[in-house]
Parts: sequence; C-alpha cells; structure tokens
Amino acid sequence: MKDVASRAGVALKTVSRVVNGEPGVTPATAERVLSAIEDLGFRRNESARLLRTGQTAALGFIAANSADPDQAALQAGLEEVAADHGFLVYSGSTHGDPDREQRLALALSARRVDGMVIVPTPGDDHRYLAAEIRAGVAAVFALRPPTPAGTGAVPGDAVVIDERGGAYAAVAHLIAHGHRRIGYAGGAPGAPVGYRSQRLMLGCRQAMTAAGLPVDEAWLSMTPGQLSAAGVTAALCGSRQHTAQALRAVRSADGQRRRVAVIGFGDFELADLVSPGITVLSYDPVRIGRTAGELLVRRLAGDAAPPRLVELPATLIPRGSAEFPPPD
Amino acid sequence: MKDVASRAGVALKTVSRVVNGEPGVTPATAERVLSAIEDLGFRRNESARLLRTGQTAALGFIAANSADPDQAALQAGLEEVAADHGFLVYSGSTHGDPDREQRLALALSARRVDGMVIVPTPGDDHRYLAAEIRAGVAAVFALRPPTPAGTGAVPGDAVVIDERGGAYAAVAHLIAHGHRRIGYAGGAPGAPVGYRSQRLMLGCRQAMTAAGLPVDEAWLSMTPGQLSAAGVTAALCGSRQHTAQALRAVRSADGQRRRVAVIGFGDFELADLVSPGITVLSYDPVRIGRTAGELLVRRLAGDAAPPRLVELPATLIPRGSAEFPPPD
DNA sequence: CTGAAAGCGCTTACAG
DNA sequence: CTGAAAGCGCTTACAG
Repeated sequence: MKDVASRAGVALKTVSRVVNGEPGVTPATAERVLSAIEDLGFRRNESARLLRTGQTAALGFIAANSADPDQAALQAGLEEVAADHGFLVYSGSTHGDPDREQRLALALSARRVDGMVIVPTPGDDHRYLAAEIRAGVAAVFALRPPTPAGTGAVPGDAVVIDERGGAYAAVAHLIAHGHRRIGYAGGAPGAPVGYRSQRLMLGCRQAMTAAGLPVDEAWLSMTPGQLSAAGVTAALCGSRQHTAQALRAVRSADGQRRRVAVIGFGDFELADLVSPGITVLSYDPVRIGRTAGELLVRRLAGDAAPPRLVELPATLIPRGSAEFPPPD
Repeated sequence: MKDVASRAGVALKTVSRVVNGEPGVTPATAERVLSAIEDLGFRRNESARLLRTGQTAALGFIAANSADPDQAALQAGLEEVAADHGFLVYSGSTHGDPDREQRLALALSARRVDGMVIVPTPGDDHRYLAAEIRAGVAAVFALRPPTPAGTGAVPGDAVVIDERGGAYAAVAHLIAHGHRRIGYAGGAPGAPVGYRSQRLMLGCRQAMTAAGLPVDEAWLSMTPGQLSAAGVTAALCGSRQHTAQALRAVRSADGQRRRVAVIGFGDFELADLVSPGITVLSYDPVRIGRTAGELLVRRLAGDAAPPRLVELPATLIPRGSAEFPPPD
C-alpha cells in the first residue's frame, strides 16, 4: 500500500480511501491510484485490515471425524450460514483424539475466531473451553452435548438430534405392527455406552413401558451379530454401521426362517434397494449445522441468554418393508 | 501484552520472551510475568504474530459441494497433511456456483493463505486464478482439472481419479464374462458432458475397441432409466446416483427377464446387500486429499517444477455378483 | 539478563 | 479533497 501511495504520488490514506470506495477523492487522483494498484498487482491484506479493526470475521468448526458424511453435511450447513453473514470458516478434525480437539480449539481461539462449532470427541472433558469462552469466543456443540453434560460447567449451546424421541417412535411403530420382543443393537460389547446409544436406549425403554411390555435389559445391549439368536423379532440399530452389520447377520440366518425386522438410525443412499428391507430413522444433518451456525451468530450479536439445548427430530421412513408381522 | 508488561513491571520484549520460551530470562522475572499473564487471562493473538512474521500458516479448501461424501473425505485427507505441517485450513463450498468459487478464492487469497486446494466447480473458468497464483498463493486442483484444461493457462497441479483406466478395466471385465453389448449411463440427457463422464466414456470405448467389438455411440450416452430397454446386457454407471437409479430401473424391469449387469463408479456402504448385486469401481478420496495436500506443501517449500497431473487408481470390487453371463 | 525503538500492513481520528 | 500521525498486537534487530 505504501508502494502504491508513493507510485501514485499520494498519501497512504488516499490509497486506503480508494481501496475502500470511500467518498472524497477526485476522479483524477483515484485514477492515478487505480493504475498504480494495477501496475504493482497490489491486493489488500485482509488479515492486516482485520487486525487493525479488531474484527476477525472467522468461525471455527471442529469435527470428530470430518470424513463422516453426517459431520460433512453439518459443516456444509454451518458454512452456508457463515457465508450469509460474511464469515470464513476454519475447519479441522480430531480423528477421535480428545487431545487434538483441545489443541485445535486453542489454536482457533489464539487466532481469535469469533466463535466455533464443535462436534464433541467422545472421552473429552470440555471444561477446558470455559476459559476460552470467558476470553470471548462463543462455542456451540453439535450432534452431542459437551462433557460433563447438564452441569453448566461448559457454557455453550448445543444442537442435537432427538434420539430418544426417534427411538420411541420406532419402537411404538414396531409394537403397533405386532412385535413384542424388540431389541437395540449399538456400540461394541463391553465398550462404554456413548451418548447416542444412551438416548436411543432410553427411548426404547419408554416405548416398551408405555405399551405395558416388559423390558429385558439384555435385549437393549446387543451386537448386530446377536440379533438372530437373541429371540427378538425386531430391532433398532444405533448407527449406519450397525444397521449394515445387522442386515448381514439377519440375511445369513435367513435360511433358518428367523426373520428380524430392522430399523436403522440414519438413512442410506441405497436403503430402498437393500434386502431384507429396512425402515430408517432419518434426520437432517445440514439443518443441524445451519441451526448451530444461527445460534452462534445470535450469540455474536450479543444474545446472553442461558445456554440452549436444541433437539432436531428424527423421522421414521419405511424404505423397504421392515414391519412385517413377527412370526407366529 | 502491554498490560501484562506493565503489571509485571517489565518491558514488552520480556513478556514476548516468556511467552515464546526464549532463553535469557531470570526465573524470578519469568515468574512475575507468568502470574501477570494468569491474572489478566492473557492469550497471545496469533493473527498479530503471523502478520508481524509475515507468515500465515493457513491453507484453503474450496469444495464444489462440501456435503458430498467424496469431497468431505478429500478434505479430511487434506486436513491431515495440513495438521502435520502446522497449517490450519479454511474451508468453503460453492454449491455449484462458479461465482461463489471465485469470491471464495479471492477472499482466501486476500487473507494471504499460503495455498489452496480447489475442487473445480463445473462451468467455471479458472484463469481468474492465474493472477492470484502470480501474487504468491499455490493452487492444487482435486477431483477435476481446472478449465481450460491442458493449456497451461492455469498453473496448478491436479490430483484426479484415473477414470479412463477404471472404465477400461470394468468393461474389459464385462467382456471377459461374455458381455458384448455394454452401455454407459451418466449425466442428464441433453446436459453438457462433464469431465468424469468424458473420461469414463473414453475408457469404455477403448476397451470395446481393444476387444474388437463395435462401439454404438447411443449405448454410451444413456440415462439409467433407458438401460433395460436399450438392449445392453451390462452397463457402467457414472456416479453413485446413477448407479442407484440404474438398480431401481433394472429391478422394476426384472419381471421381463431382462437382466442387466451393473458396475457403478463409486463404492457404497451397503453395496454388498443390494439386490440385484453390483460391482463397483472404488477409489480412495482421503488419499486424493492427502496427495493434494502433499503437492501443495511441496510447492510451498519451493518446488517450481511444471504443473503435475496425478492420477489415482479406481479399482474393480465385486460387491454382489454383477457379472453373470448375458442371457442366451 | 533486560529494554526502547521501529515495523508487519492496514485503519482511525484528526488536521489542513 | 488530501495528508501526517498514532495505533491494532505482536516481533525483529539492536543497545545497554
């Protein structure tokens, strides 16, 4: 800019005025400045401008796994909102490593992003964020709440899927179709039960209880491979992966005429072409990202209300015909 | 930092030394500075530091559609490399709008990212990037080459899938199984033929010719819905979407005993469970991102060789049994 | 071991 | 209409 000024024979401020389209510059001088800009290939350094004006105009997104389609769609939703409000977004992935989440969050915070959306990495303790939030960044959690949950120790909004409600609807639907022995398959055996499984199991339990059916705890903690042998006639699966595994297990046991109706959490591109047919609990990950972004923007605009928890619906969609009545 | 200095009763430089862990500070003064930092909740402004040192330590990623699983995986690969080299990455999506690509690229360039990876948005003319590249950012294209291709007008490396080779292998495979009437379904009818379709069609044509089979141009520009009626016994589909549509079309025509063997470009999570069975051309999008990132890093390290085109393989994987011999 | 000055590339507030 | 000075928050030379 200094070079441009001296080449055009004007002061720095005049160049600044031209670059910013501020009024009060003679067409003649403006012309001189413009051609100097052209000659020198000058482009304003946005970072320097932002430093001086005290802005950042940047958000951060921290995925637990950015190759995951849900989190990718979530990010797309966030970027949409960010673009609408003139923010650029930094993104990074922790690959399931809590340490990496903290390093990323601190790095973003050090660059003074205005706010960030975080998909909490399981096993992390998000209290480290409290200091950053106090220092001025806003944080919104997506897909999972921060840990420890519900204590107010981590002052950020959260946008999640209503897993409990979805599971309730799924199990109620199966019951309406005559099923009485209904299981839940999710998580690895012996592994700690994740947030999603916890919420889905709660929904299953509530639906069974509401229908006056007994709840067998063993049915609520199966692996997909156990489905055929467990004596259940229907099951809810906790993730796309589990759904695929369940289908493979059910299929290979087909010869034994032990059909199990499968409802999967999460939709598939080929869900309607799969055999045996499935029903899915579908949700909109783009909307999660958009909602998180809007919450963030609202906070940046000064909204100081207590942390909000937004639950987005999971809707039952029959892709194949999974609700065949149970045998006998 | 100024506040910290005055509270600790030292000069700015001493604070800087402590913050950066530079040697030459008495433990006593260091202690005083540290507690001042603590008291004031000071955190160094990374952006200011980068401005002063003339670095940026940031890359950019511009997706055509960041909700697309391939592009998400690509981004994950890029972020991996970026993290290894201490870069943060800005990301954005054009949603298919060439204008948005240019705006994003210029915004990133204005923030002085060191380099960027771009998934070219179809219909864009990437010559606008030449000026930015001249100004100092490196650009690497991924998944598709820039436009106009092969003219050297856009000086950037490109990492793509070897679609031609994949299609060649797929069609040769079908021929080996006795098929003679083989089609290609991709693109919307009447729409301009995209880069991927072009390459896949070329591979099909070459494999047919190499086997001494006649090439019917009409077979090479079908929609999935036309497959059953076209008289082909096998087909390659140009995208996951086309594969799904082809399966639906083939399935609904199943009653007429016109089976068509389907090979899809791109793998599916449920590919093995789909009926009719399919074979897929599988590729590794994470590796594309990683390769693009490594190319970028090499350029930033000073590599000034002419632009490279890297082609990554697409491998044939039978998920179901798609290669049944053709009828009669 | 510690510090006062200049500067990264820009803008803000104030004069002419 | 135009400009000289100060400053955003930090670091880089250079002195003491």
